Amino acid sequence: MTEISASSESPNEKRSKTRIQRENETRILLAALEVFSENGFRGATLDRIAATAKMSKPNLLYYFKSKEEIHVALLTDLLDVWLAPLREISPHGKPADEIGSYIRRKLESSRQFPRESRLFANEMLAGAPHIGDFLQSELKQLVDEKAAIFQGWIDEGRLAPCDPRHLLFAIWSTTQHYADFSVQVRHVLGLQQGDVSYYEEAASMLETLFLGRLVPPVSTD
Amino acid sequence: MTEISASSESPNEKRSKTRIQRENETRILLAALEVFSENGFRGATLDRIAATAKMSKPNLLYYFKSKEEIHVALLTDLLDVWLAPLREISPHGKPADEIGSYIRRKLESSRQFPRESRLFANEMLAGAPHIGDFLQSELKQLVDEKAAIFQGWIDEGRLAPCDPRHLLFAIWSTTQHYADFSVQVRHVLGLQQGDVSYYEEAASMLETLFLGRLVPPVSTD
DNA sequence: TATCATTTTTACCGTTTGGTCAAATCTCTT
DNA sequence: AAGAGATTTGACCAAACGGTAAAAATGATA
Repeated sequence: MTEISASSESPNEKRSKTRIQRENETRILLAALEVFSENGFRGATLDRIAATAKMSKPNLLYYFKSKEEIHVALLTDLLDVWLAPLREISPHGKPADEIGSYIRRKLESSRQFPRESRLFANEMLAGAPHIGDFLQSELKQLVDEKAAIFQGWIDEGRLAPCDPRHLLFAIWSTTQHYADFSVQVRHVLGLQQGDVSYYEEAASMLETLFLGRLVPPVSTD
Repeated sequence: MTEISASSESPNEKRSKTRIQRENETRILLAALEVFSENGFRGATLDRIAATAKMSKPNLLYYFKSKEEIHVALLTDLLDVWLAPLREISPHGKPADEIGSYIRRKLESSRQFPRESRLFANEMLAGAPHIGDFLQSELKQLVDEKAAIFQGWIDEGRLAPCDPRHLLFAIWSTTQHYADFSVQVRHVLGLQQGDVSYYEEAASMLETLFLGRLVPPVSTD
């Protein structure tokens, strides 16, 4: 299984890209995102991607030389998007502000890029065959770094004692849920296909959960 | 796309099952769970399922007459498991107790049935083509019912004001995350392949999150 | 407008896929 | 031990799969 590393495009390793090249690569990547995010790597087919991109299969393979290369290109783009909100967490802000805005950024990311989120989720479910290295190195390193910030706050009594990394898991899961499980969310809420109005309720809920007190402080209740 | 309804088994619609029939159906379902949960419906192949079940493909198709029938059989079994913990929530307990034990049940379910959880997640990511009806009817109804209990607690001031259905989403996502994204969890925590020791930390985190106060009550901080 | 590189298409290849069929084998009952 | 029913297998099929080769069409440039 090929992992992500330095990637090179198909036509003409060096020379700068044509207008047509840029346009078509974008079209392909967009179509591939649609198909991969719904069916995963194995479940996706070049025929479907080509059809979605309104392009013949050989023509598609003129721009990307294999199914895997398209997938890798998508994941590579994705990983930056995925890390960006996390990088912004600063040790200098107030815990509630930093955590609150991180949650808002992640939730906004789910609303804006639901297919990217599902692409990532599919890769996880399949056992992360293409991005295992990324998880172990880049992501782990960044998580360790940010976890240390949280730990600092805990030591100062500004954050409840908890495992910082699991706090991040909780933020990731709750925010990504609205992209990955949007079908379920909509069905349970009785909403239509394209309706994403629940994102405001979600933001409110997550603020209450992570920053407020969900169950009132100790009482005789 | 075939939705789940009254399902009938392949050999002999009526007559009671042979020992061999029971054994082989179990083997097939177990193998199919393995394969479907990793690759989704479209990504799974009968050949892989047959190989995993150590059985020839035609033999497999003697027990289930199509790929879809196996998938439906798995999902049908799954939905009961999925609903069970939710049904147990009672209006008579204390909010913290009910929510706390629901979280523990869900987390335990993730630990015991990670593949079932991933099977469900795959179905969601694909747009729930097989269980759309279930989500809209059975699940929605049960959620509405339990949400009413939560709302009652909120009205009595025993639970922070929040949308009860989104509270359920938060519980589902955080608990299922440990099954669906276990690869990521392990990589970030630096654990080995089969290591599931993080479940205790997870339980502790989720208790703090849902029942405790994560960020200390209003302060000048 | 002639030229050359880029882009697209047509026709195809070998493999994998979901599934069928009839014959062979096994198991259980008598 | 024989017969009937249940189970298993090997040979096969059409369609879908990822991918290739070469010719045809198009675009940019001089």
